[in-house]
Amino acid sequence: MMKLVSMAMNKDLQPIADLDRAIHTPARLMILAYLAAVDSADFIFLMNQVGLTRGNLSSHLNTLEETGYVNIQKEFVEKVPRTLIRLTNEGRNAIQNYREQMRTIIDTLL
Amino acid sequence: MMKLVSMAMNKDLQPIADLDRAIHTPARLMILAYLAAVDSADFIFLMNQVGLTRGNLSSHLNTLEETGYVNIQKEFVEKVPRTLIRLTNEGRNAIQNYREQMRTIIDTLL
DNA sequence: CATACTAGTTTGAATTTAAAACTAGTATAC
DNA sequence: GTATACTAGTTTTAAATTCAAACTAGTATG
Repeated sequence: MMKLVSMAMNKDLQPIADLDRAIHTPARLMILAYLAAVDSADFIFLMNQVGLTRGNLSSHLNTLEETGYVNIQKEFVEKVPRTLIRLTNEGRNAIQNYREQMRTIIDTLL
Repeated sequence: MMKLVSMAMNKDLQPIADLDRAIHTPARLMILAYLAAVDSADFIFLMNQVGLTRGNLSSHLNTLEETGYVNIQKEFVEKVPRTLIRLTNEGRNAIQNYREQMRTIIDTLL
């Protein structure tokens, strides 16, 4: 993994080094942006909204679940499996934090 | 590479899918943020500012040069090689564009 | 001319991302 | 009841990206 801090590094660039990679990746940023708006979505609908393949979406949801940003709930509706994805409070806070960091970056660093 | 557009994709998420990957990567975002401020820097100084190893910085500069965002100029100063890196106009425009896209994203999508 | 710098580049390993192939279950046709 | 074909995911494998170790080219010093 990238070294996030360095003795020699300019303090000003620290907000960029600190960016949350679990959120920053465009595919996951789309997933989270969507979830932030609707709070909960099912797998297939989310797939169509964000334009990822099933395999790819499954992997990204996995990393988001591992970081604790989403909660995944499987259930059967009329005998058909249905996966509900929703943002956790931790995920919501992380998004808020990312927004603030990114705002600082584009306002003061770029 | 990621599919950037999809028939089924929600139009609102398009700005995220459109993010310029050459800029978005934190290591390169740091390099560009620094160059945007100083306009020109030498290799070693840039390395210390952004906290990357020489090899890593060399690679990222290579991709930035290939995308046309930086110009790399080698010269000898007192027999010592010196690499000057500077933003191109194209690079400056790309940063400006990235800022605006990112501002839209954090203001309206997250 | 050997040893040790300095300033980078190249190469190869590790990580991440994407999609193909696979799995488990339902429904329909024969 | 057993093929065939869905649907909804997951796992695996391939491709791309990122990172740093090893290498290169040149200077300086003993």
